Amino acid sequence: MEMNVLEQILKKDLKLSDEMYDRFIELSGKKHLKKKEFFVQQGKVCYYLGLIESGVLRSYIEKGAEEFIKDFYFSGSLVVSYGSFLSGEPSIASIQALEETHLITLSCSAYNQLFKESNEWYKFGKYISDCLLIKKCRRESSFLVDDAYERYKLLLKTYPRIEQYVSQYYIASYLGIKPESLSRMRSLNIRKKENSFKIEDEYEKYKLY
Amino acid sequence: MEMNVLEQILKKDLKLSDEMYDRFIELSGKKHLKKKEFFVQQGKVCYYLGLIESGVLRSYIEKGAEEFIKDFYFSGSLVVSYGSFLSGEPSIASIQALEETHLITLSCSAYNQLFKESNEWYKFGKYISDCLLIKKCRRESSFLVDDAYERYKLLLKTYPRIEQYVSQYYIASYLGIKPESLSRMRSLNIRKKENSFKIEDEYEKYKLY
DNA sequence: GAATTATCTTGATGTATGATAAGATTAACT
DNA sequence: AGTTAATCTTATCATACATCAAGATAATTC
Repeated sequence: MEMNVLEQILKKDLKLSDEMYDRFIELSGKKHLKKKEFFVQQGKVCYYLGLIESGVLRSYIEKGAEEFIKDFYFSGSLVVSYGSFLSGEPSIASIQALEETHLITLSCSAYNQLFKESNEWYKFGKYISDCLLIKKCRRESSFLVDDAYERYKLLLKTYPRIEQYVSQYYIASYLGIKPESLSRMRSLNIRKKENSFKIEDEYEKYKLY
Repeated sequence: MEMNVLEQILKKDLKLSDEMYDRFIELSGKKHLKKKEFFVQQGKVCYYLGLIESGVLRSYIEKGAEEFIKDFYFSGSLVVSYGSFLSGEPSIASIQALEETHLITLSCSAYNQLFKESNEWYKFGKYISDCLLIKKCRRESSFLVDDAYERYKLLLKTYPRIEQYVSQYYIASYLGIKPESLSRMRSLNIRKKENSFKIEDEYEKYKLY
């Protein structure tokens, strides 16, 4: 059975009915972003939840003259500035397409409309939040226990082809270091001791939406 | 109207009925932890969600000989090793009482039972996940854009009296540095430039459950 | 309350990453 | 294709934090 990303989530993962899926389709929209276009800009409200059909995005915080990359988003992932989407407050981050990107979108008013129509939609709300949370928990552990090089290896393991889409400048920023340091690390890495033993990952089975 | 933490969440924040609140009470339990007792241990499954009535806890990851503190939990907070609680897999972290602690607990079987009884309980599930997520997002930003001293100031701002309950050793670990470095930072801090300009915080209004 | 243990401070030195700058490689533009 | 612009590498030096070690202070235990 051929399923798109959305069917996969709503029907297979959440076991929502065909009727609910259809209702979602009615309320949802599509968005197309060209390279460097914004899904949301820092300081503005994030009115949409996005599900990536194709493309790549990054979220980042601008502070002074610097950009700090919070996350990358690939095909099949959820993308949203969640705090802003929920609260209607300005987003603390920008989300920008790094490649031509196609999204299924759900506005926050449509999102809230769903909750009014059936409490079963909270299942979807919880799912969104759970997916985002799992992603953040991984990142927290990584910042806490790993050094920059281990974070780099984890990133490559999570997104094996990321370096095809994302410049080293952005990857360094995501890791919390400067691009020159990443370059240095990579050139020295082959000799590096590989004695880091892996933390059991209770999140392993969660998708990285 | 006098409300306990649980009533506050279920009735006021989530607007669940008195009947649902009563049902929650039926299914929930209480737990008492003495200082240094564990809420959950790394490698074991986290079978309970906790809501702190009084006390202080920490969660941490043990890696090799080192401990890395993920979080602190105070009165009114939710406490759980969420990935393990959801999945039934071993927890990647331990959660330990730092003071005598009293909790309201909900087992994962009770939690799932609630979902079976009414989809409205997913509102609660989403709430839990949202609270945890907001906390993680703050921490992510802090690791990404702030240096250790700024993270320290943020921690003190978030939990003004934390130093009364938590040793510097633990605070340093939470910040991702060594206690000696924290000590040094504190002794030098008064001279420090206070030019860090604040990121607009879209999460400001969320509680830190 | 003395002894023991935990916690905190301070100093000397090492290491990883930052800052700056120059050159090399690759991609984008006209 | 040739020019411009973006990206990556490498080198030197600066800084933040780590490591190791010794003492000082405070908390716990007997």
